[in-house]
Amino acid sequence: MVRDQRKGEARKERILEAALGVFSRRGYRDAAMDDIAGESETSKGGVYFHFPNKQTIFLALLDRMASLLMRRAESAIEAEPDPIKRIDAALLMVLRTFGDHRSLARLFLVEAMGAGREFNDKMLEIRANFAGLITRRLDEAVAAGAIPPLDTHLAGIAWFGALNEVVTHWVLTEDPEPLEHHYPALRDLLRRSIGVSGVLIEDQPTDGTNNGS
Amino acid sequence: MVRDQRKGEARKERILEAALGVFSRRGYRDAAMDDIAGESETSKGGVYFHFPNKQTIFLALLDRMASLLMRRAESAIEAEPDPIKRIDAALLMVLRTFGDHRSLARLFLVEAMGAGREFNDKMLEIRANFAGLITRRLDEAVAAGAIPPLDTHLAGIAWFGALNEVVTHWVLTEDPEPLEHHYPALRDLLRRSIGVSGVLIEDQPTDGTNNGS
DNA sequence: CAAAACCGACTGACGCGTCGGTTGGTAAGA
DNA sequence: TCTTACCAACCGACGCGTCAGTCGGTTTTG
Repeated sequence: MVRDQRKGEARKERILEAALGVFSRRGYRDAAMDDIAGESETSKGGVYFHFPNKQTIFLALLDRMASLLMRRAESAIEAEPDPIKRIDAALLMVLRTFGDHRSLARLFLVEAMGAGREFNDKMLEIRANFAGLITRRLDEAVAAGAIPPLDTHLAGIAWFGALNEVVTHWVLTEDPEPLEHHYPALRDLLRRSIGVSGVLIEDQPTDGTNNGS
Repeated sequence: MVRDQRKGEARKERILEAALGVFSRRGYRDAAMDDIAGESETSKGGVYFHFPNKQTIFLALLDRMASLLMRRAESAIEAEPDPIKRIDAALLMVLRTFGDHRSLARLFLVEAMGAGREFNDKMLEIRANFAGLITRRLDEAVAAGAIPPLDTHLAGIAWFGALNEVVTHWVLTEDPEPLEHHYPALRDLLRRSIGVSGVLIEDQPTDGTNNGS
């Protein structure tokens, strides 16, 4: 019983993993169900036993990835008390997550666009969630008096776009340079955009060690 | 003779216009050559007389749109002497151009992504061009001492992304609010991000009114 | 053994690109 | 002037490959 669930779930999981690979390699349209079946070491029938259609698989992947990212970002945020550092931490977290999962990033940022009208709603929802996450933190920072008031809604969208583009750029080139390397410059740029004075040198205490310099 | 050329070109033009409409409405993959033929009031054969295949039509549209945008932005830039205002002018120009051509924007920002691996090179080139345009102006401003030094390359990418996202957001919603309305907030955000002190109150001369604040 | 899970050959729809044929116009011959 | 030859531009039915999704049959499991 539990065993059954387990096995069923494991197979379903294999299919999802295979689908992630195929989708991010071939793109949504060019990914054939036969490819997914082959890569997950099942069969077309097996895939269709677990999922009603191709679209559902893609949507499931999007959902899962979005919530993974959101969760990670949120937990990075909660670990920091200072509103500005919270934002920095979330930024770094996202860069790291994408940096470790190029195919995930590709699926999410490249293939999901233009995959078809049917996905626009979901994409819109995901974008809204992320932009909203940023907007909320900015509002928080404004409320705390850490930054001057501004159009946080637009800023959320613009920030999301900026981050998006940096990652996309990294995905579309065979750029061997790790994504994380862009963190300091991007952080500074974003900080300035909301009126954080200068680059704030006072954040050594984060780790116990007393670094020089 | 000349007449013939004219007619041939006119037809080709009709096909391109129709293709723009169909692609932006249906997306690249779902756009059928029959649709384009129908909408341009020709026939499939007629279309294939002027273009070797579907891909070429799409690429031609992308190219044309990219150079239109670039030209407009550049000319807006040349009309302004001050390096900061140049950037503002280009931003406004781009917002206006997209604002007047939703389907163009859709084609450019939504459908062109994920249209297929074959288009990645072209998209990368276009992105690089735009980001490069921004980077160049930023370098200019840095050289002129109008802003402090910064990673202009990353800034170019991030700015492009921010702009991109704001427009995309506008494209994907049935948001009736004109795109141009976002100009002031976006301008201020971008200005601050590169360390332009405050919001620079000294540009009222544009319109006679003396804003309060 | 019954049900759940799985298999893979098959079907049906769809759309790109092709190709034989048509047309409207121009120019060469008579 | 009329007729014949020619040609670029145009037409649209169809060939053909490609998949998403189906279904009857088989294996696994409890």
